[in-house]
Amino acid sequence: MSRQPDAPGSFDIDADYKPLRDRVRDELRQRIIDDVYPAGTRLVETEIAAQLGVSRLPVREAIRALETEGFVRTVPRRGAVVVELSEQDVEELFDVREALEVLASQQAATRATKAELRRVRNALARGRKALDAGDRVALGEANEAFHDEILKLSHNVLLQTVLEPLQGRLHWLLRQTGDPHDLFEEHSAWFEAIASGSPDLAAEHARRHARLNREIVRKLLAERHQAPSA
Amino acid sequence: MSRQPDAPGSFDIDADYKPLRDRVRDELRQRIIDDVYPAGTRLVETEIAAQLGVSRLPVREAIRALETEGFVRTVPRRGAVVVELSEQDVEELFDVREALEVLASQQAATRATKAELRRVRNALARGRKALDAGDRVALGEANEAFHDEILKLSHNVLLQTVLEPLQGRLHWLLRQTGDPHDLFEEHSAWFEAIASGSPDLAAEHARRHARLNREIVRKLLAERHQAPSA
DNA sequence: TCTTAGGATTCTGTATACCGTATCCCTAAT
DNA sequence: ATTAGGGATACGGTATACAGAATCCTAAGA
Repeated sequence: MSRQPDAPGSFDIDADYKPLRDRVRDELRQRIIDDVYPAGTRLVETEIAAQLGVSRLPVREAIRALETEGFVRTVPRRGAVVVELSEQDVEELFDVREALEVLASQQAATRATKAELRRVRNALARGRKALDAGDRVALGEANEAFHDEILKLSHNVLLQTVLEPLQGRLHWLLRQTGDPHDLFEEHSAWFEAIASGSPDLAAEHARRHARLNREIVRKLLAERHQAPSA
Repeated sequence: MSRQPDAPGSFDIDADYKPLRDRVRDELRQRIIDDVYPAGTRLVETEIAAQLGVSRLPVREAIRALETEGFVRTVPRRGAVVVELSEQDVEELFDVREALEVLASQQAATRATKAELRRVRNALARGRKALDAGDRVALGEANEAFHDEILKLSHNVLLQTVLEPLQGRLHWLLRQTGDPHDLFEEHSAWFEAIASGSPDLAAEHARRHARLNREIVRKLLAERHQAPSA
């Protein structure tokens, strides 16, 4: 009698239950990524609580979570502010990303199953289609999804939990810097290296891809600095 | 009258202020590491709150923090439980640790200043002294401190924030597995590699050290499994 | 006019009380 | 012995209150 007591086959007692704090966190994260809350925005607990129709508590917990994810910085007694990624932050992000994606690739090369590889191939194809269709939003999402898939192939849970927040910030950054790039060839080659089963080859491609990506972002940031007029 | 209103030179408005949630988190983390709360222990909010003389709120936030640090796992609506590190958890911990410490070493080799190197040398000496004195607790702490110092040498803030919680769990694990090992020669060689300024050499030593450490822990865990009688 | 000292305001940090509901545990009936 | 109740417990969340820090505004003074 929790819900739908008459639904015959519904034995989903509450499988998709998600604490309010998590839903609030997801919502706030999305707003940051979508630039609804640009860098520098103060996140005032009472405001957000009122706006989302919840109490302060879930909002506080959500903000704490976003803090550990690196999206906001909180000064004790002053509250949370959406961070501005400095040049150094970006470099560090790429440093760590590279190191961890290399590891993920190596492990993926030896651990991925045929079925998983097939799934990633599909994700690649989606990106290809988005590119052909000129759908930039879908392309960006496909690129992000590809990285997530690679991560899963590693079968390393810790790696995923550590890297995911970093990816989140990277994607955030990439969206700020403009058009998603055509990474199809790049991703494709990288993927094949993993599929080949050679950890060394996979590592090499991961590293190359990470560095290429870094160069792209560096260039975009440099342009943005020269022309700060939006 | 915040504190010592009569102290003449005390213009430290409140520099060392720490929110209650952080102090509760530190306390709980310490209890977990010290095995006051062994794996499997339920952390009941009201109990801890009453015991520490605070309200449930800071306790909740502390538990959330420990969750992201990987010390406890919370099942929605059932509360937090101190985790038991599985064999796979341990392997993953070492995987990620190795990748990140290699990066830290490389960056440390090119970025560490003379003064910093001197400080680390002192930390090493402390470990040496603890070893000679047979002070196992101090030896363990010195080993932990050494890793922290290397991390700082990298001048990579993100690397530190990502790796620190992992180190925490690792140290927790090491304390569970028994005597701290004599890593003086190991650490010393590793340090000199960094001090030499060669990223490649530093990376090589970091990798070697990580793998050696992993082997030690593997062996200890294997022994523990064969003789589960404490 | 610029500076500065108050003073009002805002917001965080924390406490307290309370409700609904999921879970767990114990007991009693079959 | 198994199973169905039926509390007891504890989490998730709401509402409210309040002290103190931070900030902002304003008005008096140099």
